[in-house]
Amino acid sequence: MAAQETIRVLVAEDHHVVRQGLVALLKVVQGIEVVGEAADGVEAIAQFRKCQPNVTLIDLRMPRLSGVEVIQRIRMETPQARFIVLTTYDGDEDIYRALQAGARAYLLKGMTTDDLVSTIRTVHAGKSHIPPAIAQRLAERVGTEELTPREFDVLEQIVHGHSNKEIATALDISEATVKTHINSLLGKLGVTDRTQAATAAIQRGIVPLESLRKPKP
Amino acid sequence: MAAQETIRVLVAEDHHVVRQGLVALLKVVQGIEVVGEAADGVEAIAQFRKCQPNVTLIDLRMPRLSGVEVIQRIRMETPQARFIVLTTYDGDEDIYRALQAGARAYLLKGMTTDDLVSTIRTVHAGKSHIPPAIAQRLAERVGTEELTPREFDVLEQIVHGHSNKEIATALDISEATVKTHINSLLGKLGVTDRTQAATAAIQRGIVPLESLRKPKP
DNA sequence: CCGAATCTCCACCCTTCGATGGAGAATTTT
DNA sequence: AAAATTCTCCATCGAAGGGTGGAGATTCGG
Repeated sequence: MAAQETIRVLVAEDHHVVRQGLVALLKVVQGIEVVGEAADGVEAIAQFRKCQPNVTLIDLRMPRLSGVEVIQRIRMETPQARFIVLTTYDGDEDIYRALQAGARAYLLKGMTTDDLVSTIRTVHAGKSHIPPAIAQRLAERVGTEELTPREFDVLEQIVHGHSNKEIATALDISEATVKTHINSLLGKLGVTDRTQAATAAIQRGIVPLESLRKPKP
Repeated sequence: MAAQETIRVLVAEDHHVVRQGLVALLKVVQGIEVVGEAADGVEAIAQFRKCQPNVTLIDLRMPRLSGVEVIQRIRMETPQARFIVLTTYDGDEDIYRALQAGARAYLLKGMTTDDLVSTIRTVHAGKSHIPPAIAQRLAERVGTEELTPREFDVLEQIVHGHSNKEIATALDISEATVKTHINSLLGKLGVTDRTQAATAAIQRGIVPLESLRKPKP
């Protein structure tokens, strides 16, 4: 494998430092060229159209449009587009949704340069590359039922520390109904009480940690 | 301010990509030179001794030795050392401990290049630089009591979703005692039930999210 | 159009949790 | 060494949470 074509890469990542790091790392690599950068989801789509990269490195959490949405939209017009998802924390939901949306690989930001480069090459070659630890977690997720919209509402309230009575008031339903939803979502999450539900929701990224900031002073 | 001496900077950060990004960003800045890099806490101390930087950029979460410990140790032998703390997520505890330990400034990884450069200059000039949002949170923290070791044990168990009975067994105390500790820590955290305690603990970084991975299959 | 599946809702019982009040041991202050 | 503070421990009681079973409403495929 001596003379092969250069892989065109687009870097979509809102953290300046990380984006610069990726660009700097890839600049010294033979056969890979960063042809575009984007700092949010909307920009990512625009840059994709303009640069026509072979592989797109994309952060899941970005302003304006999430990484998952970007992947979905781009794949509607360019189904063969290849994505490598970047994220700091490996929450279950993010992995699942991104891979569902068509991402071929998943990298944590703590990766090594070798990880990065070999993953780009692998994905460009049309193959997928899922780390064992993540593949396992993904497998565990199979068979896990989805939460209904209402159950999700209740879970969100639980994570925010509300009592059943408060939840009932907030959602304008009876307390008994709240309990039913809770019972149902406890089963689906595979936990036995509301505290476990709350930590599971945070850990899996079902309810974002940022939403916890005290909104009632 | 035309001709001023070059600021010598040490970058201590375990994420390769981020470290590379910082170095790349600073490389093009006049008057700032990266004189060393470190990928964990132990290395950070060694590099500090070797490079004698004016300012050290340091991540709080690092292998082997945490950023806070590194700051404490270095300041024992070099009290005038200046630190800028880096972190992805602005948890209360991290901020508090790092500033207690002697850090002069606090930067989120989503910062701009201007933020980075001006903060380095400010800190090198001997001043502190705390973002308003963080200063406010820090102020709120004043008057907040510390958790006792035992209360911390109980809180950790709560976050892991254990019932009072399970906690009693795990810590080898009576269930009634568990309740006392809970009552006490609820007050100190400013919350009203265990679920709020759990989310607060995670959000403030008192109990790390990583510790939630199922450890008993 | 009708059954099947699913979402949403509710009432009852029992367990667990949180509040309160208080006592002995350990640490620090004076 | 005595006093004061703080940590640790415990029992009882009302309130909140979770388990169970079932009913009306909605959506979907045959």
